Amino acid sequence: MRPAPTILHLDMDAFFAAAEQATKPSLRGKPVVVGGLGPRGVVATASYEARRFGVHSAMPMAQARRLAPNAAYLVPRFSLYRSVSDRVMELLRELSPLVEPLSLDEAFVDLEAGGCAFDAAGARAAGERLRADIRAVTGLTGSVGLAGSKMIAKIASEEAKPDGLVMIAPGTERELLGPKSVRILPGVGPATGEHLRRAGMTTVADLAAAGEDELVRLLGKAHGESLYRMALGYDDRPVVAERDAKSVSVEDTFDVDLHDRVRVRTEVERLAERCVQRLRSAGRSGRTVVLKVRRYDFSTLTRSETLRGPTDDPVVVREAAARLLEAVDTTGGVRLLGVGVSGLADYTQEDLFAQAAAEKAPPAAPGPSAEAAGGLGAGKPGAGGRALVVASGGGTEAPGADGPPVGVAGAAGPGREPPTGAAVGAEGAAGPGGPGAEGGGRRWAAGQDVRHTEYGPGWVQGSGLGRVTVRFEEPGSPPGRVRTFRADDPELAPSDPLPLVPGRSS
DNA sequence: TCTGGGGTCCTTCAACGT
DNA sequence: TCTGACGTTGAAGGACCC
Repeated sequence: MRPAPTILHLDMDAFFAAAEQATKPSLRGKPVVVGGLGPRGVVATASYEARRFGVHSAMPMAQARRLAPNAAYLVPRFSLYRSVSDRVMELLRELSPLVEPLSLDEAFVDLEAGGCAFDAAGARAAGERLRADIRAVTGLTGSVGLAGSKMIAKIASEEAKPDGLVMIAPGTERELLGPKSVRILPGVGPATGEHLRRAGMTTVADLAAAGEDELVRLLGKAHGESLYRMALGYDDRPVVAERDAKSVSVEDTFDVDLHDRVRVRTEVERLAERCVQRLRSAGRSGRTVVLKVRRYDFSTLTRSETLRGPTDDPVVVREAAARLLEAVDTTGGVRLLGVGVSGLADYTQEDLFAQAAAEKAPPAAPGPSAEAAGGLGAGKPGAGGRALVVASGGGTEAPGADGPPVGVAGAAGPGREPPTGAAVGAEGAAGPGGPGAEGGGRRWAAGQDVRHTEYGPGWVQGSGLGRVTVRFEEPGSPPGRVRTFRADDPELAPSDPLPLVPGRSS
């Protein structure tokens, strides 16, 4: 047993909602719900005021609105949360070089590696200092858990919420965990919880008493063994600073189910393009393309295809996704579509092919093979090969004539698309229904930052019927007043989020 | 009253190579 | 040459997490 707690877990309190309240003074002390506002949206975060009405994350928005009809409902602004998160992570790194972010609002810190946890008092002091710094720099509160392991530190920060600090002395883990529900252990969700309950185990002490063999029999080797160790309070998972992503994916849930097969296909192609954009802006490529389809009855299926080598070519990914779609029955309607790429690498197969081709062959002749220059190996067997990169399964033929690529820029070389510019305003505001497809008048999303040439900075409180209502206030100001404009008022424009604490731009 | 989006890891099964 | 054992890889699905 270690003498002093060496792991710190930080969890920001109701992070998205708190950030919204900090930037919108009129919402402080009021119920705020952040999440998808469409008919199928769910709650991402509810402020503590909203939680009192029973609203919690992952709840359908429609249900939240019934429980808390007077709450403010806002769309998430990830660029704002990311900038706040970056500041918080900086503070954590001042504590120790070993910081493991779990999400925008949560992280583990290995205090031992930072040399600031020689004893319990030192660890507590570091935790309290961190909380004060976070408040000073961001205006937000975070809760801190201190313990000898990640699992216990996380449980401690949960107990510290909101705005507190809890330290668990090493050696006392088992008595702390024993009476608690199995659901507090990481990896025990609804399904495993129910499984265990049917076997007569509801508390952590029940798991410890059952023994390792019984848990392995019930849940399988990996899960059973790890759960048994956790039940004894034993968790030696290290804090890992850098983790490479293993997959990249994008998905959209549609406001109404898609029935038209052609529409389904164009949506899959759009998702493939978006996925590749994300892949490229991360500087990665991938070898396995995955198509995800959620049907009208919420049943979900995935189909995947592994290529001969990693790619970041939109044409290759798009065509693979389209092939996978061919094998899926969509009658009855499609609720969600997703395209992902896994088996990530830092290079692409095309790079190698292009390099080899450049070394030994003159440039492609004009004419039909202009298409090849556009990206595909244009049916020349043996040439390039990246047009037909199917490694197994699928019985796929060379693309040949069926799908001339549309306006494809060469994947290799300098012509890469830059990452999409910093998103302004409310990301995610435009639903899958067709961003940019608005006919007349602009679309404004609730919560979106705007600026008026006369009244200055504000945020969209609501919109509809060709009107948009804006509240003019900013982080340091008192609650502001509301004005309504025509939705296409030329004096009103989307703007970037303002810094949370005045004078501290991030 | 329904159930987002972006991930990770594990399990099972089948195919394949040695 | 046939057969079994075994490891690896890929595909699909499920559970879980924030």
